[in-house]
This record gives sequence, C-alpha cells and structure tokens, in this order.
Amino acid sequence: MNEKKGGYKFNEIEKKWQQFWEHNKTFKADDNDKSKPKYYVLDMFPYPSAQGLHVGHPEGYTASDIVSRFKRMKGFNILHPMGWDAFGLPAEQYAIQTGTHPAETTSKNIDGMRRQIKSLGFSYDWDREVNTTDPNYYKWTQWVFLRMFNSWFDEKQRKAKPIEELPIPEGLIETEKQKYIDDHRLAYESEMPVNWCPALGAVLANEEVAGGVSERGGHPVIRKPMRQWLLRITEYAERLLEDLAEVDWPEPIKEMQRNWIGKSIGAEVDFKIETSPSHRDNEILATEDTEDTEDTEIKDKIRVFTTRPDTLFGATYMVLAPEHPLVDCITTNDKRDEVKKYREEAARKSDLDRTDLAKEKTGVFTGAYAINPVNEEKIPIWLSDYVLISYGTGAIMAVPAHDDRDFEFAKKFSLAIIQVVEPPDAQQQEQVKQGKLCFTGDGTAINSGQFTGLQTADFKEKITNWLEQKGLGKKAINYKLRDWLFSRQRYWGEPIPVVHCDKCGIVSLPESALPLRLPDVRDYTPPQTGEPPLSKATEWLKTTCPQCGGAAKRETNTMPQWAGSCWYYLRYIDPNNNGRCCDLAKEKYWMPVDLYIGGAEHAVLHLLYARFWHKFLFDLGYVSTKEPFKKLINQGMILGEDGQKMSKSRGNVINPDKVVADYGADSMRLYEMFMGPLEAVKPWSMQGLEGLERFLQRVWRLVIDEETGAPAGSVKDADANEQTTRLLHQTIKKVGGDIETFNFNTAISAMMILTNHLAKQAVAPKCVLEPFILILSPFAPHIAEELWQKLGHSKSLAYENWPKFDPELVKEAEVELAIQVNGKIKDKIIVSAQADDEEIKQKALACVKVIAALAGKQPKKVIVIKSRLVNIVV
RNA sequence: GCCGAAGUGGCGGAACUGGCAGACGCGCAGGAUUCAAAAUCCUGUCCUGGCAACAGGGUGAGGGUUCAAUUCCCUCCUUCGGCACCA
Repeated sequence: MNEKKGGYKFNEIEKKWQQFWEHNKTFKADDNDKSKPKYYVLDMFPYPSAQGLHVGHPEGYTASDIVSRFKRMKGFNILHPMGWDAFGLPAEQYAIQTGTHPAETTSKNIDGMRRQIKSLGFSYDWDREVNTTDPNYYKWTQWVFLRMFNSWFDEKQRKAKPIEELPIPEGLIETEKQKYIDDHRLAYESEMPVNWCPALGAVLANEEVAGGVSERGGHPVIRKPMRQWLLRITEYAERLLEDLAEVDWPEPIKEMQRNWIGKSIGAEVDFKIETSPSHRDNEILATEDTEDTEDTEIKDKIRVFTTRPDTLFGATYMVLAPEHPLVDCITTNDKRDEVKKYREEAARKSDLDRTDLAKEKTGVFTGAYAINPVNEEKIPIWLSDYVLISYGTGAIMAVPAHDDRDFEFAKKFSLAIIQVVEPPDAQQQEQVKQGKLCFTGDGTAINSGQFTGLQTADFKEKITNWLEQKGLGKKAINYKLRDWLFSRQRYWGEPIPVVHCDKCGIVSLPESALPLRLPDVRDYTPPQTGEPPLSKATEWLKTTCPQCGGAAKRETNTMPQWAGSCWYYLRYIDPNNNGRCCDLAKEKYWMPVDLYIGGAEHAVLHLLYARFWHKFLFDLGYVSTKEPFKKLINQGMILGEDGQKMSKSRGNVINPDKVVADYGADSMRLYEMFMGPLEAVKPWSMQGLEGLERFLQRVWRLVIDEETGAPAGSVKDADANEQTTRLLHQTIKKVGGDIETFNFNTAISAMMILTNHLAKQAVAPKCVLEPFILILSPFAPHIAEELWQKLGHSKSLAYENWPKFDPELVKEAEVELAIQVNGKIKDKIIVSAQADDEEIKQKALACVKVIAALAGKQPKKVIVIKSRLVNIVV
C-alpha cells in the first residue's frame, strides 16, 4: 500500500465512484429516449450460490461492461441489466439438511453476490434487477406455461395458435373431443419412462444425465415410468434449425445446436409381416403412431425409418425396439418366453447399463418374418435394444453391409450380409465384398435390381419416388430432438399452475389466479415414492376446480430451473409491469438483445430452450422478433494457477473478494481482459494480475503528483509533439476497433504502449491525457473517473463522447522496410510513406548488404510490398 | 467412434487480406536509486555458435503450393470442449 498522500488508493476511489454511480443512477436506462439508437447488452444471469462469485463470472461481466460503457460513449441508449436465476437444487438440499426455507438462503446469497458484483463497478441499471423466485416474476413464467398449455401447433402455417382455434374432427363424443384437445396442447402430460435419480430424489432431463449418471453429483440414474409434463419443442425443430442462419453466433455453437436438433432426411418404408396362423391368436389394437388415420389400420406391416433407402436391397433382417407395440402380435409361440425375458431385461436396464453394454450387442429372434418390399425376400424380425423406441418408428431395416451397428449385430448372430454399395476406393471394394468390412459411405449401387449402377444420392431420390408410387413408403424427416421434459419432483421451483379435477381432467388456472405461490412447508424431503415434496403440502393441495367448482387437487410437480431463464431478458425490459410480462412497445424498442455474453456450457440447453419460448411468444404476438439474441459471445473458462479447473478440493480457487481488496476492481477487470482472447480457456496468474496493477499505478503517476495528489507538474495545456499525437490517434483507433471485435487483450496492450511512451516525455499534454483517460474508462472506470475529475471535470465521464481519431494523423510519415534476398532478410531501409515502388526498388538494390548478398548476380524479379518489404529473387 | 476448437519463447499471449515471428504483460539477469529493503526507473532476454559484427535454426510432426506460409492444401500426433447405438 502506498503511504504517499496522493498515491493511487484504489480502495477509496472505487468505493467513492460506486457510490456516486448508485446515488446518481448514472446507468439508468431510459425507455423513452428516442433520440439515440438503442443497444441491449445482456449477461447470462448467475445462480446465487453460497460460495458467491467465482473469478469466471467477472470475465464475461467485464467484457459486456466494456462494450456497454463504450457504446454509451458512442451515443447509444444502453440497456445493461443484471438479475438472479435463483431456483435450483443447492438451496433445496440445504433446506432438506437444515430446515431453512430456500427463500431465506436464496435471499441471503443474492445479497452476498450483489455486493460482490457491485464491488466490480459494472454499469448495470440496478432498478431492473429480476429474481426468478420472486412471485411477481414467476407469475409470468407460469403465465407463459399457461399460454403453452392453451395453445396448439398448426403444422400447415408452422406456428402456434390458441387452443380455441384448433379444428376438431367431426363426430367425436365429449371425452374424445377432450382427449383430442389435450393431445394437441404444447404443454402436455404423459406417462413416460424418465431418468429417475434415487440419490437426488429427482427426475432428470436427458440433458442432465451424462453417461448413465447425473450431471450434478454423478449419482446413478435408472429408467422409471412416471406422469410428466412435456413441452412440444419438437414442433419447432425445423424453425429452430432454420433461424440459426439469422443469428450472429459462433459457428461451433450453431453446429452444436444443429447436432442437437439432429435432422435426418430419409424415407419411411413399410415391410409386410409374413403371417402364419400361429401368431394370429393375439390381435393388437393399433400401432403407436396415430398421426395418420391410415396408420391405425396397419396391423400387418412394420414401418421403418431409414436415411439410406438406397440400401433396401441389402436389408437382410429387421430389428424392433424392445418396447415396440407390434412385438406381442408378431412373436411366434415358441419364441414367446425368450422375447418376454428380453423385454423385461431391457426395461430394467438403467441408462448406465445401456451405455456400458453398448460394446456388446444383444438381441432375440421373434420367430417372425417380414417381406422386403423391393425384392420380396423373406427376412427375420429381431428385437434389440440398440433400436430406440423414441426415435423414428422404433423399428429399422438392417443393412449389415452398410451400417456399423447392423454389421456388428449380424456378425454376432450370424445373419446374412449382402453388399449393395460399391465403394469408390479399390482397397475397400475387396474387403467389403468378402464381408470383412462395413462400408457406410456413398458409392455405386450393385445387386439392386433395376437400380444397379446408380450413385447413392441419385438412387435415394429415385427409390423414394418409386416407393411412393407403389404405396410402399414415402420421404420422411426425423429429428433427434425430443420433447422437453418440463416437470421436476422438487419443491424449489415454479409451481405448475393447473389443477386435477375428477370431472374435468386437467384444468388450467385463470390468469387472475397467478402467481400460484409456493406454499410454506416444514418438510422439504421428497417422499420415497418419487412423488414431489409438494404432495406433502396437504392444505395447499386441496383446491377447487376453476371450471366446475368441485373439489380438485393442485399439480405437485414444479418447473425445471431452465424455465425462469427462458424469458428473463424480456422482463428486464419492463420489470415491474403487473399487467403483462412485458409491455409491447417497450419490447419493440429494446429487442432483440444486441449482445449476449455467457459461458459455452449453455450452448445447447439454455439457448435452445430460450429460443423455443421466444418463437412461441412470437407466434402469439407477444414479441416482435423471431430470435431473441442477435449476437452471442462465449467467454472461456478461467483455470487455477496450476492450469487445472478451479475447485475447492484442489485448493486452487481464486477469491474475487480478495483480489478486489488487494489489487482493486480496476486491476481485476483489466487483468481478466488482458489474460488472452475472451473465448479462450486460460490459467490465472497472480503475478500477471500484479502487472496490471503496476500499469494503473503508472497511469496514475502520469497524471497525478503522488506527493500532493494534485495533477503533476508535467501535465500542461500544451500541444503534443507529432510522434505523440500520432501514437494517440493510433491508440484511439486500435482500442475502439478492438472493442468492436472483442479483442480486449490487444486493446489494453495498445494503451500500455501509449502509457510507456508518455512516461518518457517531459510534458504530458492534457489534449493527450484526456482522450486517453476516456478510452481507458470502459476497462478501468473508477480510476478513469477519478483522474477525469482531478483534471477539472465536474461531470462523470460515462456520457462523454468517445474520442475520434483522425485517419490522417494515424499514418506514419516514414516506414521501415525489410529487404530480402531470396526470402532471407539482409537489410532494412527507411523510406517515406509516399515512396513509389520504383524508388523503393532502387533504394533496396543500392544497399551494401544487398549488393554483397547478390554477389554480382542479376535479380530475376523484385517484389515490392508497400510499407512491408522488398524481396529480391535471383 | 463422430462433430467442433486449439497447438507459437521459461509463462500468458501478439502477428492486418500470404509479407520483418515473438507486440504487450509476467518471469529472469544486470544496472541506477537506497544505510538497507520495498517501490520506482534504465538495459538485456526465442534457440545454437561467437567478445562482437555476424552466421545458422525456429510457430506440434511430415509433405505440398508460393518470390514469400504461424496464416492456404494434404497426411499424422497431442490437448481441450460437445455428442454418443438417433437407423
């Protein structure tokens, strides 16, 4: 710490300016300022944890703050808010252990993290703070859910519409009508096998399970059928895919979303089941697929989905998923026991088992056969869990010669392998022919009847048309994306605002009943049945049906943590509106989010879910843009000083509070930006941090006399010399450009170069210092405000104009050129920036070292690159 | 296995559109200041050889295109992130 009176005392300065900004509401965003263009800068809001802020948080927040402050000075009306994604498991688990209400824990944690965030001097408009656990907030989360519940998706117009507009087929009786409506709601209930984690006492979404264990905690997960709420995100698959073209996001992130959506184009093909009297004794009602009315008639066909209809001639057997509804119907009596056993095993398997056993294929023959529609061949029908009931039709045609999984299965069970595609590579041809290699690429068709000789792409198209003409199949598209499992068996989440009525079924609450508040309970432990903790809130549970007025029970499931974060960016726009989630005019003014900064860990889930909600709200006219986030930037992770991920157990966690206390917020901000590219993963270094504090000390001493605390004697109202002026203008240009492209590290480097130069000058002209302080201010706002004030300005610099650079003054008068002979540098010359090629050439050839290097040889070619180099080729 | 990103001094990293590799910071070494230290300032710092001038090598490895490659193309290796029987 500096004992000198006028030294750089960051503690005092930072506190002073933070208070100043808060009292003056310096960063209040104005909804009605039509004189400026708007710019919405959003951070991914944090979960308020008991551990508090992590050094990773300020990284993204600093970057977004720099952009906010920069754009503000550039004359934009800035919306830059912060809030809390406060529902979540840790507070609930703490409640289970200690009995403390999660609201209490949450509020305490929020206070702690708010203090920490404020200590870093970000230019947030704190009047817009939101908290997902606030009933005034989750009222609208529930409201969106109700809108989904009361909407259906019109496939023709590809948009959601109110459920009242759903055309209902003629001749349905009342209960059928109700079922028809329920089956079309965008939020719907379904009994389905879910990922049940006994240790967490919770059902997890697919994306919360990794490798058979829970992502959080690593507990084993098993499959268990349960009543669940789902959101029909699959209806939006195509639009979610298409509209990625419209957003300015990192390409890898878009690619991850595309992979997650997983669109496949292929064909659905019907295979006739060869019937024999032995399995006619148990009829089944219908296939699972009820979308087409024609399907309900089919009992003697198996429909498969394939992306390779061109390999139909190579289909030597079929495989059904163990859960496929036709299994009972087709299994022959002699195979019945074996099939039953296999199905039971498959049902019992947890996801962990399935992953573990993935190496070794299992399966069982049903005794039944199907007829390959293209060549009338009789092929066996097998059962295996490598076919998933939830994808495609739950059944496949197996082409072992051209599909790795089928190949493996065929080898294991000694099934026929017929090659129908000839690989272009000669080496592969022989191996595939001998059945030693499986070839999955494109090639030329063989053994394929009238299609033999066609190339894969051509074949696919021709056979799809052929199938369609013959009524054997049709073009089909499938997505990996599944409907979003939206219910959680937890206490600390938004209650789902519906009731269960014996008479009326599931009935949504009227909007006037929102928010449906979480009841206060004493016992947060989930019943071991897998029922949610809310099922213990007996008083709360009992209610009346909004439709018939009779007794009804409330829904006990709550929403997942993702729910609140799906629309928070809209609430910031109008955080206190009691009549709407967000005022339409304000939405139209502020949206879309111009810049969204956050961690790449949300590449698919949060960003896909939020896009889905946004599109839904767009369909119903509540928002005006197709996409919520125009530009997205991911900050990389900050590792510990040992290059490892920071964790308590490794003891390498850096505490931001301590960094701020010891070095100041400005140093911390600067260091986090100087470490390297924003998106990169990079290790922390305390010594590196000290370097940035030294830089700020130098800046301080450039302006302030440390003895007196007043401006230094060298600070004068004088003109700058030519060199200084040029460097200043170059720096203004560089820093502004680098902020626009998020290269904060090189922007800081440029300011260091300017500082180093100024430190060597006897005079520090105000006309240089002032613009320098302004361009430094987005990075280190506290010291900048203080120096600005010390130089005699009475107003905050937050709304000063960003300094302009003069392109003429940026240009160098003279440039140094490297002179190469055959690509090797031999000498350097200095020429005027205006020198023409011929002049440069002559000078280069006149260099003593060049003449020596040429050794009398004639140059074949002389290449002159202006302001770069000359290469003489002999 | 598939998809994606990245490999540059002792360390973090820089290099426009193919044009002087190593900006800036850290560390280290030497010096100034000091009774001494901290702080500060100055000088040096890719590797090898040389007192030096200088010469040679050098951006994960190998090849190619080019007057010129960290940058473009091919093959391979390593690390990190994502997905994982999706027919």
